[in-house]
Amino acid sequence: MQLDHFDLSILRYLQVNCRHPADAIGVEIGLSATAVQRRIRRLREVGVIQAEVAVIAPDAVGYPLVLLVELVFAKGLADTIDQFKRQMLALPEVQQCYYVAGEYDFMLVLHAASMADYEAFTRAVFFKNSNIIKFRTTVVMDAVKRGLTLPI
Amino acid sequence: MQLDHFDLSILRYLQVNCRHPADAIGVEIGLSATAVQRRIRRLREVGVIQAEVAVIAPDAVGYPLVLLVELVFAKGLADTIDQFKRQMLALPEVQQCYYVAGEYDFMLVLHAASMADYEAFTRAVFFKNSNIIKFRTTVVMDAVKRGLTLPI
DNA sequence: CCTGAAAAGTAACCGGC
DNA sequence: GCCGGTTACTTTTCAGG
Repeated sequence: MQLDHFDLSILRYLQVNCRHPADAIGVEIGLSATAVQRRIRRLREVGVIQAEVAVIAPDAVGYPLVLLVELVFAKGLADTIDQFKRQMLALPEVQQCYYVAGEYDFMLVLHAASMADYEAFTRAVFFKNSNIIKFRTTVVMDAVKRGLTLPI
Repeated sequence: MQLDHFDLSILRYLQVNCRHPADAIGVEIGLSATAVQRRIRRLREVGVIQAEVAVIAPDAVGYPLVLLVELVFAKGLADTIDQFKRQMLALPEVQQCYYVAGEYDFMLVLHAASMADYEAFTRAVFFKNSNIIKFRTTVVMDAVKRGLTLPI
């Protein structure tokens, strides 16, 4: 799907605040409210807008710890990789999961209530998986920026 | 602020879909639509809900490349760290920025239109900063999971 | 693009714990 | 007095012309 500069302008508003009213966007970019709404609906249908979500403060709900994990897998096992991806998608502790090229194979961003909880997680997920050769955990001191905003 | 189980239930819905109607949430958790909305408003005011945003498909808007960057800073310069944090907040290419404890000092998740663009970015931001001793870039092959959903 | 209709969200008031 | 419920009102969104 081809996006024109109107679509991009609309997305620029919505990626910061998806409750920004369509008519307000309209006056700012020079389009009627209906036109803006039609475009938003199409962007949703086509999947350019993947979701509209509330960003929650992690400490407010008891998940103050942020951890970064680098994982190394045993090579030559395509199935295990796919299986692990599915597992990561299903686990709520895992906020983000990147399959990468380089020294390690996966990078995870995850939240935990406490170090003890995280340790239990590593036992249940990492140690149990014999295809994981090693993993390295890094503790986040300050989540300076935590968003999904693109430079459009 | 203390959250009861109603608040947590509401957040559970909104962190997946912030357009989920209040009355629909109401019937599912056993509360009137108004009560739900009042709670949502308070959650917004207090900052438990930090933002409500649209998640945009990066490739659809011309940012298919995801890069992870680990940065090492020269030690003993608190000011430079703060200054760098502010810079990261301002740069749209930087989706996420974590100040970490361990071998390196920062971990960044960033999006780029092309490798050439990313190279230009490293010149403008990393090489120009003399406090950065070294940095390591990892290319993401598959952004398996990319969200901000907490395990509440 | 404009209009009216439907739906969602907002605000003010009432009642019970 | 604090919350939840009901009602009336406003804003936003949706559908036909």
